This record gives sequence, structure tokens and C-alpha cells, in this order.
Amino acid sequence: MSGFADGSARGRVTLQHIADELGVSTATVSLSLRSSPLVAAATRDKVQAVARALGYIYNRSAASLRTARTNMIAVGFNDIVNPYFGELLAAIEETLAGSGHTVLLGTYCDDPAKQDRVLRTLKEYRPDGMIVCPANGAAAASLTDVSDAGIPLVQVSREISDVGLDFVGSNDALGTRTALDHLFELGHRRIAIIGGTDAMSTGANRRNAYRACLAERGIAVEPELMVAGFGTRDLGFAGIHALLDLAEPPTAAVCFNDLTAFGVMLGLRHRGREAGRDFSVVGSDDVKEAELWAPGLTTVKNHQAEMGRRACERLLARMVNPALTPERIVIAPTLVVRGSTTSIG
Amino acid sequence: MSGFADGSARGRVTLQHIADELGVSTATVSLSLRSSPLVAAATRDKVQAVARALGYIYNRSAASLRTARTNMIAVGFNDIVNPYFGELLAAIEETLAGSGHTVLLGTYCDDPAKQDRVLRTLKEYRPDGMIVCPANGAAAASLTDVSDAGIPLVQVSREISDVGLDFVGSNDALGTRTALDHLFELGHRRIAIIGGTDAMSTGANRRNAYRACLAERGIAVEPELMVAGFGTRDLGFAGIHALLDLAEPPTAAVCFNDLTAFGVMLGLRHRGREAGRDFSVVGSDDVKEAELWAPGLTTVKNHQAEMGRRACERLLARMVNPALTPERIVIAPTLVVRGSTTSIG
DNA sequence: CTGAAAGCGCTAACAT
DNA sequence: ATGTTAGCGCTTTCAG
Repeated sequence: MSGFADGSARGRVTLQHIADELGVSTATVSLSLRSSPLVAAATRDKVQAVARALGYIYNRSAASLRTARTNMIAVGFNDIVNPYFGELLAAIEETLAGSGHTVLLGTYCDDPAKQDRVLRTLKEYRPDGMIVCPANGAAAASLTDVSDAGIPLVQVSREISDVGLDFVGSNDALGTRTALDHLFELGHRRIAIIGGTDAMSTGANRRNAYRACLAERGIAVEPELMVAGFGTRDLGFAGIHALLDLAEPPTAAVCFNDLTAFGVMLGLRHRGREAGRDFSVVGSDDVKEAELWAPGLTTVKNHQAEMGRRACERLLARMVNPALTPERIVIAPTLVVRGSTTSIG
Repeated sequence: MSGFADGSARGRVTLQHIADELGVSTATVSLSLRSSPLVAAATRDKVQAVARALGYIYNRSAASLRTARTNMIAVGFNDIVNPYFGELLAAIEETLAGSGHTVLLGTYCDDPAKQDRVLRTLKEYRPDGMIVCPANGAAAASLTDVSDAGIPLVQVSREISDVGLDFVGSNDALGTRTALDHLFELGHRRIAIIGGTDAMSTGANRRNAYRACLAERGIAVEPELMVAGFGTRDLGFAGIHALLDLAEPPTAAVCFNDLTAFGVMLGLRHRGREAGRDFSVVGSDDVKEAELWAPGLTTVKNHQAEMGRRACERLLARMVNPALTPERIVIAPTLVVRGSTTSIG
């Protein structure tokens, strides 16, 4: 046991201690520890041996001050309990570990003001880059404040329009169209859309695609079939209850994400109905749980693991070349048909 | 847009720039920005205004070098895709945000060697504390290396025996006993235990409780009813298949966690059986999905959100007083009975 | 191949 | 109430 009474890590062994021990300079020690070819192999080995013997621990804060690099990547998400973001975060963490980076995490629950506070704090740690999923209603400035501070930033999953920053996400409109086409083919005409708001790109894209898709088929868009809100189980549960109470209830629903779809399926069951029998439900994301449900959830796979990996790749590319033109990397979603959808009647 | 051609954040505005602008010292600026009562209100306001105008960003690396505090808490987990750990991490992140700390994240997939590498890296960032769930088979030294380096450490969920470090987790033995008692009451006698290994405290505690519990009731422990392994869906799926292939299959199973239980339920379905009708399944954790399944999963609630909060509280307490005697904070699990268990015959 | 010296941006004594 | 000074631990010229 060591550590100091004041709780600090002061008094710990530094380059100077190793240097003193061996009668060399700290410069030599520093180079040796990084196995620089500039130092003789014999010296290097002696230094490394002494470092180990003394229990030396590299101090990244000190190095960062000197090099202006931290090897940290900040990740800002709304919520990590949603398995979609859990899977996305896991992919990011794993990819970044491979390039020697460590994740600094902040969350802000779709609250733009909290997002601003969290991003400001993250900025102060001077991460080498940042991966952000913007909060519902977030302003462009909340992200440009980061990139203007010289911190490369990649938006993931959601984007702020015309912000001039990299984005890696799914083709939301295509996903919604694919889901709706599937339902149309099954004979559905009264279809609800549950979850998402027009103040987040994923919500707006999907809701607009819904409006357009219906219009193309000559179906009137009925506002009460568009349940807006965050993609939670509760929204799905409450939403389907309200929809079933309508004079003319829908026969199917596309949901903002799988959690919402789970809520819908549960709500149906509470009303004595069953998804895939009396009603059709399409989710979005294809989280691990989706295929395990009974019935399995028909859903739009958004490839979150690939999304995470590609966001990292893009960020690393921008870190080596900050002059890169911002790019939108859009991954094509794929419909996975399972048991929660069925033909009408 | 700023940022430098070399990608560094060098040349950014520092205390010195603000000081020069106002003709005061950096000390005054530093104090002003932290709203110290030592500096006159008028000065403070001027400094803060100039700081804002110049787009000053506090540099925590520099401050850390001086203060030996980083306000980062490192969190080391095996896996964050498992919703149990997702919920635990979310609770930790949220609690720590409340005390001005930011989470630095590392994962190591139950690989002790990888855990050592990850913890070493995390140590180098000099976090003010660390919350760790040890990997399967991890040695005591992998954790004492951290605390010996003067970094307060709290084990969460799993613990290494006799390591002399704080621990916040569930009463695993009690959980297993409660689950088994429930099954015994329903008339089950041939009960399997699926998941967990003797090289992780949660696994060992539960498997030992299983052995003891059966012995107390005069039931022989049959090794083939004890399926060892990590708590994955795949293990549950493969495990139940193997168990059903036995000459005398069990009528019930307690699972290491809910994921494993989900795998079991799915495996049952593949064999034309249904949990809660032909077989009884008990999970562990009570992740959000557990109650939404059909049938709902009977499971042992391990109160992961509370666990996360209490781990943070303990860590913060140890940060202010490193001399605290290590404590085991054990939360009593509670059985949540749903539809996946039923009486025999 | 190694050493000396400067300095990254900040804070904390200490002095005024 | 503010300034001066030193230094946290490291890396990087620049000399030798």
C-alpha cells in the first residue's frame, strides 16, 4: 500500500527518479521507455528494468501537456441503457482500443442544455477527437463549438443539418420506406408511426419518409396516427393504447426503434391482441433482443456495430488530416422479417 | 474554424492571453475563473467576460499536472453490451456526473491478460478513482497494482476474494437460494444451473449455494446439471439443448443471468417446449427486457442501478479518506416471480 | 549516443 | 486584492 495521506498520487516515481538511480538524464529515460532507436540497447534495457523495479507509472497528463495529445476520444450519447447505443458504444470502444485510444464518456438524456454542459466538460479534457450523437433539438453551435476548438468531431447515428461536420449513420428514409413497403405488401393501409420527433434527424427523416410514402400511394396522412416522442418502451405502450382507442384504429405500426416496438407489443398483449396475429409491428435497429422475442420482431437493421467502427475510422482519418472535406457516410439499412408482421385480415 | 495544421490544439488561448489582455497576472485570472472570493467581484467579472470573448477553454491536463487530480473515474468492465452492465454503467456515469467526475471507460471481455493491459492504461491517465468488475480468473495483483499506485478502487458486481478492497455487489448465494426455494416449492427436484464459472465470485458463490442447497435437501448434485460458462445467450441456448438430451432431463433451471435465461427460453421453444409450461426458468439481474418477455421472466433482481450508485458513493468516500477500512457492501437481491416458472406436472 | 535546458498551462505559496 | 515565483512530469530541440 502506498498513496499519500492527502489522497494525491504525489511523490510517486517519475522519470527523474529513474534517471537519478542510473545517473542518466530524464531525456534518456524518456526515450528509453518509448524504445527510441536513438538510445543504446543496453541503456534502454537498464532503464526499463529500473522503471519496472521502481513501479514507475507513465503520467499521461504530463505527457499531454507537452505533446498536446491525450489519446482520449470523447463520446457523447443521450442514453446508454438503450441497447442500440450500448452496442454502438461497445463497437466504438473496441475499435478505439485497437488504435490506442481510450473512451471518455458523457451522457445527456436528449437535453440540449445538458448536452452543452457535458460537451464543454469533455472539451476541457482535450480529447484528440469526439464522437457525438446530438440531443433532440440540439443547435449546430453546440457541435461547431467543439470542432472550432480544434477537436475533430464525427456525428454518429443522428446529425444536425448543414452543420458541415462528418456524419456516420443509417439511411433513415430508406429504412422507413422499406418497412412501409413491407406492410403495404401485406395489405395494410392504416399504418401508424410511433416515436421520433422532427427535432432529431432520425425522427424527421423517418416521419418525412412516412408522409411522402403515404402520399405517393394516395393515402391521406392522419396526424393522430403519427405519435411523436422519444423512442422508449413507455411511448410504445402508451402510444398503442391511444391508437387502439381511435374510432378507426390502425392495423400496423412502424416504430422509431425496437424498444418502442417492444412497448407496443406489450401494450397489444394488455389489450388482448398479439403482434403478428391481430396487428403488425415493425421495429428499428435490430438489437440483440429483437430476434428472441415471441414473436420475433420484424425490424429495420441499422448495423450499429458497423456504424460505430466506421465512425471511429472516419474520426481517426480526420485526426491525421483535419483538412478533410466533411463527409456523410450513410449505411443502407436492411429489413429483417420475423413474426411480428402479418397480412391483414 | 481554427485548429492547427499539425492537428494539435496548440496556440489556443491560455490564462496568459487573458492576463495580458487585462494587464493582470495569471494567478488572478486562474482565481477569477474559479470565482474565488479572494479576487474582487469587478475583476472577476472582467476576467470571465474576456475569457468568454476569447473562447478560452480550461485545460484539465495542465491543471491535473499541478493538482494531481483529474476528476476522471476509470471504469473497467468486461462487456457493456450485456444490459446488466449497461444499466450499471449508466447509473455510475449519472452518479459521477453529479459530483463533477467524468467516466473513462475500458473493457476486457473476461480476459485477465487484456484486463491487465486495460487497467494499466487506465492507471496512466491518473484517474481519481477506479470502479472495476474483475475478469473471470483475474488475479488479486491486477487490482492491488491499482490501489498500490494510490488510486482508490472499488470492485463492483464481482470481487476477488481476500483482496482487501471495497466491494459493492449482490448477495449471490442468497439469490440462488431464493431462486431454488421458489423452484422447490413448485415441486421441482431435478434443477440445472446454467452459466457462471468457479473463477468469478458471482459464479462460484451461486454454484456453491446450489451445491449446498441441494445437499441440505438430500438431493445429489449431478455434475451434468451444472453447465459452466460465461453468461451469454448462446450458453443458455446450447446448455438447454444438452440438458434436454440427457437420459433424465431436469424440469427447471436457474441461470447465471437474464441473457442466459433468454437463450434457454429460446432453446426450449426450438424443442417445442415453453418456459412456464413444460419447464421452469429463473434468470438473474432483472434487466429491463425481463418483464417484457412472453412469458415474463421470473428472475432474481440484483438492483444494478443501486449497486452502481453505492459503488460511486463508496469510491467518493474513499477518495476523501483513503484510510477507510475496506468494506463489503452487499445488496440483498429479491425474487421477481413472473410467468417463466410453474409447478411441476 | 547522451545531457542540458526550456516549456507545455495551470495552481499554490508567498509576498506585497 | 493582486502579483511573483516556482514547479507539477513530461518531451523536444539543441549541444556535445
